[in-house]
Amino acid sequence: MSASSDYLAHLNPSQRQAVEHFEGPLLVVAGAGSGKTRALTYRIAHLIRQHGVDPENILAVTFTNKAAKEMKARLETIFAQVWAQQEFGQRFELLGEYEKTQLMSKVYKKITKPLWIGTFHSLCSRILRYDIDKYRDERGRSWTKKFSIFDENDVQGVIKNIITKEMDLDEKQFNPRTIRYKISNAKNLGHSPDQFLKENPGYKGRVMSEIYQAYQAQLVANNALDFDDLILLPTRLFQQNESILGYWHRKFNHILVDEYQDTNRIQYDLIRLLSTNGEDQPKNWDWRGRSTFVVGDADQSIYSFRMADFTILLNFQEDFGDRLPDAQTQTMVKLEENYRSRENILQAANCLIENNSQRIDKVLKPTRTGGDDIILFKADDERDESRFVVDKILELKQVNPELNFGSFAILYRTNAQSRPFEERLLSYRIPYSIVGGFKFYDRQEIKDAIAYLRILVNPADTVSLLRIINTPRRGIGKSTIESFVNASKELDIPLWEILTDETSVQTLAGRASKKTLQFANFLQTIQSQITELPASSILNLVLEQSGYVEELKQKGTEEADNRLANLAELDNAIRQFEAESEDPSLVEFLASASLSSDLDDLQEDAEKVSLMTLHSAKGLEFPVVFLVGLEQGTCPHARSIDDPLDLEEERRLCYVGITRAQENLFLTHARVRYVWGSLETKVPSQFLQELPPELLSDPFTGRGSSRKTSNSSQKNPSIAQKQRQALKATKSNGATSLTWEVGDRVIHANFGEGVVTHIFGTGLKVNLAIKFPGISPKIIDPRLDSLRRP
DNA sequence: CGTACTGCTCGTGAT
DNA sequence: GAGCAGTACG
Repeated sequence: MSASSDYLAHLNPSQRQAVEHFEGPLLVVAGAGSGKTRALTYRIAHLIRQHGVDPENILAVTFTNKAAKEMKARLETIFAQVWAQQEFGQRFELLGEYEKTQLMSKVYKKITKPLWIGTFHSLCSRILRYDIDKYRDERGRSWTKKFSIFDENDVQGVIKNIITKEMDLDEKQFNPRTIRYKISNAKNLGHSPDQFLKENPGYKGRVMSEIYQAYQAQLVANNALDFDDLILLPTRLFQQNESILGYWHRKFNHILVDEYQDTNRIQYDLIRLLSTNGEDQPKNWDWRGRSTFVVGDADQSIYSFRMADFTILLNFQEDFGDRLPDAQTQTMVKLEENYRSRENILQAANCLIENNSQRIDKVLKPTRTGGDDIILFKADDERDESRFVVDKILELKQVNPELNFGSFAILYRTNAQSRPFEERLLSYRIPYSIVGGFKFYDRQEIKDAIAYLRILVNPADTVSLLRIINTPRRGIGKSTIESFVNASKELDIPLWEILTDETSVQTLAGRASKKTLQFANFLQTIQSQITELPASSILNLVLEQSGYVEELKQKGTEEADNRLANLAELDNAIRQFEAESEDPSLVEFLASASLSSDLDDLQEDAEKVSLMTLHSAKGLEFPVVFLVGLEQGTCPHARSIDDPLDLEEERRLCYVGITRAQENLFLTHARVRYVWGSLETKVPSQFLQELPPELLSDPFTGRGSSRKTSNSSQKNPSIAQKQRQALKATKSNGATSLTWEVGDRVIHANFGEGVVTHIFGTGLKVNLAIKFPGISPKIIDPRLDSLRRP
């Protein structure tokens, strides 16, 4: 039996179709828990084994670094097994230690190392390390390969500085946070400052586009990029340089994108350019030996705040596909069988998501029947809620020996909700790990150390230089720094060039000039060694010679000891990076540090209770899930409650939470909760009323607990009830008796006049994709949204 | 020049 | 509750 038919045997027919697809485009609509990661991994293995594709010609985009790491690990397992059979005629486990090591290093060298697997951000930063110097922005400016990646804090700082210092604007009228958000959105749509001005006319728009302009100038001056640029620049570069695009297009014959529903415009443009070589006419596309394979689920689209746009997924058939109806298409596969959750959990999930109007009709089909009731717990307050959850964890673990602490996840809408759970877990001495919130790389001492490293690699990085110029204190004070900064602005050269010029320093600094020159000298000395010494040695040189460690040691406080421990942790991280990475340079370490998230080192086998937001939980699964804080204003979040489309995204978020559970699901809400220090009375989440009451039971009586809520909601009908009423109304006025056709003109109460571009489903269950002028296409259920003919 | 204190504002999600 | 700007004081 060949090993390849062996792995194909583990797939259902749809998964198999996805895995065996070779050339051309394919959309895989993959519901939660339908085995899409398996399909993606096996597809890569199949391309290499069956079609002889060279791993270096495969590009796979994952949503997190963790997913990338896991996919690589799975591929290594597959190939280790296959080659063990081929070369030794045995299962891998039965080989001797030496053979195992030899084989694994061969698998790494031949398979996972040459593969390009990672997030959009990490893959793009890799492309930029090759080609960024060939890029020119709209004003002809350029970057070097040593560019820094500014994190959100750096960016906020720069923008705030521009608003308050450079442009002397009122911070209240021009909120740095809001403007940062608008600039990010503009970049994700591919808009330059000039285009931004066109989109935002009037006084405010003009000022904001000036801020955007100034911000770009700062990035260029610092030889730095923000997160959005990491994707925007390669896309622009490909648009402006045919031969560079040609190179990457020819390199990446097979492109795979996971979580396609959460891609945004620029990411789509990038994938399209790489797939089509910038050729607009589908008839000119040459798919021989090439494929573009995307996997996603519109019902799990939860990143619209990052400009993700799931209509990109809905449009795949139009953009790349054969545009045939579902039954005949060769360019779409649906994975609807769910292998993760018990039947009743799936029923609840299906029932909830049906309340959304913007979706492709898709029902998760259970493969695992039965299961315990879903428990709905009404807590008095957040402390009562945390007590219930933690008690339940202990109880379940005791009753069921198969469960360990790692089997449990507590999921919430916002990071701020974690505290009561942390406190209680701590007091019960239960191990837990918390994802999100305050990251390792956000700590002050880590950011200081990173700033030192960044200035060594990229001397133009003035933001980093300013961070550490007087940290630890070395007598270079505010006014001295100010005169340096003014001079560098005046001459339009990086601050670093002033500091390394003895005459300039002596002229500008007076008393502090000796200290300044010492500082500049010490950095220059280390800088001359960065190509010779390993990154970890550079870090240690910097920490010792800057006096940073010395200062902390002298303080001797508990806090200082903590910081020293964190710096030791950073040293570990660098050493580990050196051991694992194919390019262990300092530049690469800095890039990986910028792009890391703490989800990346969440281990499933760590026997720790997981705490995280619903966003972070995407793609994960747990035997037991607690979905907490299900109250109006918390989940759905207060900022989304008034906008119907935002509310649908909140519902998808809740859906993502429910579908994480394999065996048991607990839903909790509190009667009152402290919000920003004051007590607020909370109303149960409307999503609770959208779940079938017969599936929910009370943790103590075991009986349906939601009867009361659904009765009392008669006067104040839930959204579901309202929609049922709306459905009746449209039926009686005969709107659904109309049959829809592509090209029909319609009038929608909110969006105005539009044209039907697609029809999803048949019979009563029909959704329409409608293009309204000036906005992205909408998927609309004609039974729920009132549509008129013109 | 550096630090400690006060008072003010702000508050979703994250690569 | 935290982070930040402004201010008073050593």
